[in-house]
Amino acid sequence: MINITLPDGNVRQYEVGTTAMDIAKSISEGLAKKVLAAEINGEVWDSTRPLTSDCSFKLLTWDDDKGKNTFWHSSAHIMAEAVEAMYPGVKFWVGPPLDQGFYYDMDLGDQHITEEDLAKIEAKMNELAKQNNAFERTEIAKDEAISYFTEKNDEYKLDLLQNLEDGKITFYKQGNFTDLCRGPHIPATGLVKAIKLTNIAGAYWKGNEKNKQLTRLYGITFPNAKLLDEYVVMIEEAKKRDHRKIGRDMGIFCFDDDVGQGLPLWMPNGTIIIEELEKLAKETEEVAGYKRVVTPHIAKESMYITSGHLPYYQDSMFPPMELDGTKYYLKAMNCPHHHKIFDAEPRSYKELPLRLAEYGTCYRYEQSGELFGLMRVRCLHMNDAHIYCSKAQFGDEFRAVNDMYVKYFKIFGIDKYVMRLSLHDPAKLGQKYIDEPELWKETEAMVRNVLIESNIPFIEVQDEAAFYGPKIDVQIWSAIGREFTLATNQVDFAQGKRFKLSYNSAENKPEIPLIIHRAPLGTHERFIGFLLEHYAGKFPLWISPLQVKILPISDKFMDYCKDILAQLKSNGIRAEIDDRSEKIGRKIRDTELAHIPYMFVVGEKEMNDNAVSLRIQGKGDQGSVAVADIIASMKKDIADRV
RNA sequence: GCCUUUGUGGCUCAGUGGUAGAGCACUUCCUUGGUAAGGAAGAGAUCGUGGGUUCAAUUCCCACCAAAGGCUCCA
Repeated sequence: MINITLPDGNVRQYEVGTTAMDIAKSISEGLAKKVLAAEINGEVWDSTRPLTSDCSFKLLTWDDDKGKNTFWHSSAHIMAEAVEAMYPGVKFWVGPPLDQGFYYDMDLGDQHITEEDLAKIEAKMNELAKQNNAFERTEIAKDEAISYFTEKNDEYKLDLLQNLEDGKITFYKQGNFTDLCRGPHIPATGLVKAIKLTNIAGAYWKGNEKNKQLTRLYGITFPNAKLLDEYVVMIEEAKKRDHRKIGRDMGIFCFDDDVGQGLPLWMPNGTIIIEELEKLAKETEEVAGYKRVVTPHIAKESMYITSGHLPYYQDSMFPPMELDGTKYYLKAMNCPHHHKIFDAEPRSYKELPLRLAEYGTCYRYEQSGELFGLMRVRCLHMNDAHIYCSKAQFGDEFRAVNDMYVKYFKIFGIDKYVMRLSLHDPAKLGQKYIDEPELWKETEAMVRNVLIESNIPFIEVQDEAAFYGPKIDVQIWSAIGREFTLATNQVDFAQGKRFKLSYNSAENKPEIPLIIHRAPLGTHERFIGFLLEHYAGKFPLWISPLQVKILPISDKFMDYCKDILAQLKSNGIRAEIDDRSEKIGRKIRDTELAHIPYMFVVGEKEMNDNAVSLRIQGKGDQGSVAVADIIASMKKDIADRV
């Protein structure tokens, strides 16, 4: 007998060789039907695998992430079985589960799968699922596995086998499909009731662009059809939030072939948002002791040799233009220009920390396939600043920058983000990173300490640092689930030295300043792209391109409306009159759909009372309000940015 | 950059080897109506660009341009 510890802490005795499924059945048949896998001593196992020693035990169903992962991983095997049946000779690489669904990478040789074929593969998968074939696990010796795949001429699985230890190799078989797989799997294919293959894509073998490109099929499956329907609705909702769609509908930005890829044109409504953001940044930075500067968009090659951008960053810069034998580059960053301002006059320790701020325009030659709406562009406006400080001042300065992030995020109600401490990879010193191993260690520790002392939750990631130092990135996700860095706070221990920057210390000795690069509002492009999705186009009053639409009941009240409009404008409120000869219901509908925060409905009653009937976006009719009162209340909300 | 897909009026989308259609938006007229779509008429597209095949191409082929999804999540 073996002792099995249940999740509630109870210990029960079972025969050696009992399976998780047996235990589930002993509890209830209904439960057993839902079991996808089991967690044995913290490890996910097939529910049909015999238990041979004392262990802790938990059943996994669709409600557990680990259960879902098992379900999707097994679904990848069903997809592979379908593809193998339809495309003989196909070779498979790996087929892992994702946060939402799964994929399988495969080499189809000369064969081709198009989107039209996906439905056929889905049909085949449904057929295989209905057969309710069991997933059978076999342990297999490495030699045997190698000869099996050598015979199949499958270089991909042989490659995987190279890194596996003998004695830990397992095959899984369902129906006619056998795969090298660690498992675990769901009991049988019949649990998969709803299948959707979502897309087909190329993916480099092992993620290396020098390798062969494999075909990757993505799909998602569910234990019932209703969940699939809900998933489809959710995807459609996410698409409605996509900043590319809302941005066009609201006249925020556009692209034009003659201007170029990744070069957004900011339309009047988008420009208002930009100006409100800059106003916020300038106010905040003024209070925080920043000084504003303005610098050119181009600079000579020599400056980028000094800065190190040319050796480390050239691929991301537009190629140079040559004038009278001198090369000029469009700036990809503002820092070198700011360093030159630091260096323009002798500096004393009394001037530090010196904080230079600019909403700088930068140009980056991103690969064409990486461009993505406003989130990834080639022309960007950065909420940039550089703080020159002593080592002693570094902690306070870095912390103050973090506080500024938090303040901004509160204004915008941003709560779904992850702070990421991005570290260098020692193996890439001298290539991707400046070759100063000691300084890397020292500054990484400094940044980590600031985060810990400030009690900010964060994750650490290797090989994501800037070439000149570690950084903290704020990671966010777009409506369709892509991850981006929204804001960044970077340490730079390298450029001070490279630019020979120095200040006179209290001991009257030259010292090299530490530099903090920071962009709490990121770039206009990415930040506004993010805000469009975050608010689904329904901007708060203060930043909304149009704040009030005045809706006359009929054009008899037009003069009164014009009077209100003039009052709003003289109070700095952005307003328009809907002067179309439409019914009020129509005007309201169109204004609601255009996401205008405030509507003033104006008829005879309002005109007589010197009032408006207030309607707030999404909240409906608010009743009659005196014009002077509503203007005062709006002005307060706009000033408070609520 | 690479793989797959797409490219028809401002937007969403039909359609065809014989030079195009709908809805919304737009313009004009009628309507002056009290909290999410009033009615009528009208204008608007050399079907992404360039080449090829053909008597004839928006439709078939090729190239280019642009867009979308993916190329990180290691059996």
